[in-house]
Amino acid sequence: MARTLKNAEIAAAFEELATLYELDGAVVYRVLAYRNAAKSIRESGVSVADMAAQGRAEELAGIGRTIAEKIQALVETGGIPAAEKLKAKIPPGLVEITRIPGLGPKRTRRLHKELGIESLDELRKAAEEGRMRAVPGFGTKAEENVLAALAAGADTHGGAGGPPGSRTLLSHALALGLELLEGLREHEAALRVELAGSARRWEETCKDLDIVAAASDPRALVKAFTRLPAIDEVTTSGEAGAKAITHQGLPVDLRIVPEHCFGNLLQHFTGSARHNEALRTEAVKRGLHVSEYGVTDDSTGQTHACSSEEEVYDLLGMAYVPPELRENRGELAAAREGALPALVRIEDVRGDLHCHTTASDGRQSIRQMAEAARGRGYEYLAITDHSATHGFGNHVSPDDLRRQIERVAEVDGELGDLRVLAGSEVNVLPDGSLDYEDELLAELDWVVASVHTSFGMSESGMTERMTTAMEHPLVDVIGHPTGRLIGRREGYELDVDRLIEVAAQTGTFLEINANPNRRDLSDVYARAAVAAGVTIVIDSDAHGTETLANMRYGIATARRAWLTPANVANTRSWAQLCKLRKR
DNA sequence: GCCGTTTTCGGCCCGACTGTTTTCAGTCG
Repeated sequence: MARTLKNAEIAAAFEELATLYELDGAVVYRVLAYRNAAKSIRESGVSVADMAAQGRAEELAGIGRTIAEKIQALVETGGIPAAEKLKAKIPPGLVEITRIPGLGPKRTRRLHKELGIESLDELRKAAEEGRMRAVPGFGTKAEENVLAALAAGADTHGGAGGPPGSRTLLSHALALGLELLEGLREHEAALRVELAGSARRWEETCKDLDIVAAASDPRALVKAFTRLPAIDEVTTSGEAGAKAITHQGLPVDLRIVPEHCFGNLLQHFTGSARHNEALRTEAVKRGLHVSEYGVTDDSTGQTHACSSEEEVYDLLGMAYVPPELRENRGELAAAREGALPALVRIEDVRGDLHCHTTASDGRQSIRQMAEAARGRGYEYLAITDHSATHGFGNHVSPDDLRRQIERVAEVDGELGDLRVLAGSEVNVLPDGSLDYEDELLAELDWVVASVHTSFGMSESGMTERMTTAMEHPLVDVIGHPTGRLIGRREGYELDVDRLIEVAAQTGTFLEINANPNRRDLSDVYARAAVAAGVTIVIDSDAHGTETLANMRYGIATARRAWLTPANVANTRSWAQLCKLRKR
């Protein structure tokens, strides 16, 4: 075996298998079981391939004997026999056809059976020639929709909306969402307006924006919504809300309900779908039915409408679940048992330990960064410019760094109540050694070690490189440990389980880099790291005073990872934090 | 295919919308 399969790769194989079964006409619950398993695999904080090798895959939720065997086959042979058999039987074009809105597996199968359609091209021809309407369940409208979808699909390559299925980075979506909220809240008919969906759960990316509202005059609010400057095109609009697309191509869904059930609507549209599904399944067992309009009690037939989300969870016998936890990762059981963690908050952060100045590729001086940090109420700020090799802006030579240490001390003396720390973001060289001599590193208050070069190393090489860096006594924290850029670049080949294990052994902190493009470690890995006994540092990695505020994305990732203030080093005073580190 | 302090068999969330089939299946979120 050349390389251990990553969780994402195993998950993708089971997603594909689910779709193949679906097109083969399997019962929906079987398909659902494969999709659930894929999600469980993707979100596992430890290597599923390793678990399978140890015969422990069935410990994961949604994975029983059959799927565990298939995982084992995939890991050992590189393929799943059942999938190979189905692929031989089902034309690959059918999978693409199911991506057309309105054409699910059932209708795709019917087109295949009745007209022999096996590809998007054949589908287009059948629609153009008016042959689809001969199939029961299809009419002229279906033909129009197919042609419109195919035309739109051809247009979107590199277009405003991006290819179908593309997702927008949370920071962009949130900026837009807050602008829309502000516009709606200004309107006199607005009673309550909130952001819901994946943006409210602080996911890394969003497919669309969901806004929920209560209004004294719903029609007036809908009208105001469709006229907001950010809105380009209105798809549908009525008294219950509207669907629109912004100028950047991001779809927005506004839903309006009476104020007395606003809590039900907010809970419903905050999702996630999996959280709601599990919540409702559990409620049904207790004779309760949950929808966006209320909670219905079987025994009395009465529906309780809830003006707040707290009431919804209370009616179900649960503690309030913060939106960041609503992913069906164990939060329902914890809420029932009153065992939800007291999640870390932005107010808990007492210092930022990773930022840049004009000495390397930052935009502001030490003093400007320090004053901005003081303005945020921090007790300390570490200045961590890039090190000497492989330039990011100016190289910081060893002599430059000595002068930088002196300047930091000057600013520290002038700023009284803010402790300014001399640090560096030191490159980890391919052999795992660091970019400055130990003697110089020892003069620093704080050392972040990061990989910025030779991304293409093998998994074993990269893991060894990281391990060597963590074994260095002066390395406090590993910066952006996996190196991924959300939606743009996968992380490097790296055994993250091993990274976490060595971090725990050596007492090295692992960073949640709060840059919204990174959020690295991810929520899944950060949760696994803390479970293994690692302490996390949340850093902004700011390159200017304004991006110190990116801290909130790191906090969001930490909350999605179930982290409490105790799990995060920089919720402590500098003196307390120093007691935690290995040096 | 998974799962179980109401089940090892018989369940598996809820509602809106669409187009088309005069009563609803399929799709979507």
